[in-house]
Order: sequence, then C-alpha cells, then structure tokens
Amino acid sequence: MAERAGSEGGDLAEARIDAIRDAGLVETRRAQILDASLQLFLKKGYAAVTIREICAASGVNQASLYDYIANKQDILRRLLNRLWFARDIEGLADRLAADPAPVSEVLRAYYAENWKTNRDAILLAYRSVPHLTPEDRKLLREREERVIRELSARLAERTGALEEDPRVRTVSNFLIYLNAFGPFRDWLMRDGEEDVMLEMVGAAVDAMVARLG
Amino acid sequence: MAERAGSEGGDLAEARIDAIRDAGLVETRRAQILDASLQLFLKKGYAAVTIREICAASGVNQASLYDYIANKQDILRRLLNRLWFARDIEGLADRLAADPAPVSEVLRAYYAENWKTNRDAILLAYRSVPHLTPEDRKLLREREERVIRELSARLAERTGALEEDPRVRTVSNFLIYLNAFGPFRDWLMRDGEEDVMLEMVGAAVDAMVARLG
DNA sequence: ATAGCGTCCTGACAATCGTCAGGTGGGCCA
DNA sequence: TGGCCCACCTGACGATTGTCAGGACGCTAT
Repeated sequence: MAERAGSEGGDLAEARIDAIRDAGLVETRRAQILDASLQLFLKKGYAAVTIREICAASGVNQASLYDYIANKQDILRRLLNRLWFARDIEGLADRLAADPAPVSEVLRAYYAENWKTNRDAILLAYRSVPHLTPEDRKLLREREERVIRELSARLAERTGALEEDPRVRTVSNFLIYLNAFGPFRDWLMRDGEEDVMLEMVGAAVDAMVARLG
Repeated sequence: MAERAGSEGGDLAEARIDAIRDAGLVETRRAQILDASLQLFLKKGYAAVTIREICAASGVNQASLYDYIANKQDILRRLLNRLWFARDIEGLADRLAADPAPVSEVLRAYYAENWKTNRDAILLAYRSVPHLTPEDRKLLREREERVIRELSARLAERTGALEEDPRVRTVSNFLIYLNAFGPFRDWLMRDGEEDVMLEMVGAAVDAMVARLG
C-alpha cells in the first residue's frame, strides 16, 4: 500500500505507483520533480504552486508527472520525508552522548554545522503545517516529541538534572527552536554576521544549560 | 488612492471603496470579514482559503464582500496592518527607555505580557510572506529593521555597548525572534509550562545582555 | 524490417476559483 | 401612499485548477 523509506519508520505515507518499470528512471524523474517543487514551495507556498509550474520547472510533462507521483499532496509528503524526517537534528542527542566536550561546546559546534543545511527543511516544515492532513501533522509532531525526549535524556544525563524536570524539556524545545533562528530571520540578517550570531546564541545556551546543573 | 490607518505610516496600502455610504456599517462588515479571514488564514493558509469560505464564515454575501474589500489580497493587507503594523513590539524599545529596572527584568516582563497577545500576528506575518507582493514584503522587512534599530539604540544606551557593535544588532534580532517562540512551538508545549519557559528564556536573555556590558 | 513494449505527450475533463453585472427588496422621506 | 435610495443578493462570467484517458513515439530484440 505504501513504500517506506529506509529510516526507522514514522515518516509520511508515500503512494506506490507502478506505471513505469525502470526503477532508475523513476528515481531520476522523482528527483527532478521534488527538486523543482521544493524551490517553488519555498518561494510561493504549497497551495500557490500549480502542477503546471512544477512541470515547467522540472521538465516533466504534465501527464507524465502522474506516472511518478500520485498527486500534489504526495509531492509534499515525499519532500518532508526527504528533508524533515531524514534530517539529522536527532544527531544532537547522539552527539551529546558521544562527545566528552562540555555541553555548551557541543551545542555551539552543532549549530555552526547545521545552521544552513537545515534551512530548507525547517522552512518547508513550518510553513507546510496548514496544508497537511491531520494524520500527517500528527506524525510531524510525534517526531518532534521523540527528538525532544531523546535530547532531554542526554541533557539530564550530562547536567545532573532530573529528566522529569520540566526545565529540561523546555530547554530541549528551546534548543531546537534556536536551530530555526537562522532560516527564519535571514531575511533580515546580513552576511558576515554569522559568527556574531553564534557567539550570542552560544552565550544564551550556556546560561540555560548552567541553570540545569 | 489609498486609505491610511492612524499610525505613523509605512503600513500596507489599503484600497479605497465607496460603494457603501454608511461608514459605520463598512467598519462593522469589514470587522466581520477580517475576523473570519484571520481564523481561516491561520488554520489553512492564505492561498488555500477561498472567498466562498470567508463569506460563509463571516455571514457576508459573496457579491457584497466586494463592497467592503477590494480583493483577496486586500484582506491580507488589512489584516497585517491591523495585527502586525499596529503590534506593540516597538513598545519594547520604549519600555527600555522608560523603565529604570534592570534590562533583563524589563525584557522578562515584556515577554510575560506579550507572549500570547502577539500570537496571531506573528504566525500570520511569518506564514504570509510568500503570498505578498515584493513591495509589501519590503515594507514588512523595513518595519522589522526599524524596530531592531530602535531596540539596538536603547540596548546600547542601557548596557554601555556601542550601537554599531554587530552584537547589539544580533541580540536585538534575537530578542524579537524569542517573542515568536511561544506561537511557533505551541503545537508542542503543553499548558502550565509557561513559567518554566519564561524562566529559561529569561536566563538566556540575561546572558546575552551581560555579554554586551 | 517488423513486432512489441515501455515512455512520453496531446488534449481535454469536471470542478472550482476570484470577481462582478444587474436585479431585488425594504426602509425612509415627502 | 408613493417614490427613491441604498444595501443585499442571485446567478453567472472567464480563467485556472488537479487530474488523466488514450494515442504517438522510439527503442530493443528478433
């Protein structure tokens, strides 16, 4: 009924289509479609983008498009699976578990690395929420909850705070929100201020983490 | 050519319509239309909401609607003027100038008061950006820039940092972003954690402000 | 060369969109 | 009571939407 990506499950259901036999071709064309769609969705918003625009930008014929994706919603779901559900924000928890450096340093390093990479994923996910079905929205939320829970566990472990302490959960939530600072504000931030941004965000993170001790 | 709201200018152009004589009635109907539209825009996103839905929700006839607003874009512009441009985030700078309490306390008090009030304005503005004309987008950005500039001036004044210091600008930007934390994450935060949230955010703000000294 | 098959594309569908012309009705003033 | 003005509404317009049936095309194997 639905193909599943390689991850541990929990991602959005992707329709199966078997009109085209050549699996490699399917992959190629789907990549074209998804790449073009992402650009357009980010620029104009999901609902304002037409199938015809996607076809023009991806070079896929309007009828052929439906040999590779089931419908417009299916494009969004595949994009979110590719960007959001496969995104390595969960790596933050793993890194806290593995890296013996001080918590605040681990966090700073993480932000410095991921700030720009996650940009598209964050913007697409936050802005697409209204266009998702309730079930898909639920899955998005559950993934966030899971990430926050893992992060909380590592954070408690490293700072000595209790995992049930609501402050731990709040800080976790906050750390993830901080990761979206760059993407959401880059219509205002100028180039070259990124190091300043990191320094100040780092200071904020330090303070919050210190409170947990 | 365009009505102007009472504020100091810089808001979005609203079309003038003179089909209806009774000014009070115009105000009433427009309020109905804008209230209904806001709910729908927040729930489904601007592009996905139809005029027919707005009419059904507001109780205004589909043809009569155009006696009170010029077109769909006009609704969004009026909403942003009412919510975003009239929003009192600028009050943060004023408050910093007037309140002799420590900077961090002033900030905490501000967040505590405005967290929920600005919710709709923030979500609508952030999510509507793709549906605005380039000119309107420019006005949104200019307003943010202005707010940040004023905030930077007060912040420099109070902390002794130089106004040209890029860290000041970054912290200002950050303070405004923080104001959107609640709205953006309330699909995850549970009720009753607001005080915890404020405590941790407060600690973060303290740390950043201290760095400016 | 020809048959067979898998991909691509022309062209169109029903539905829905934003918008509005033009008629209707009811209340107010003479 | 009659006329008029003004807000309301019916009904429809052209355009655009997501979707797809069915034919055209090109390749490969014989």
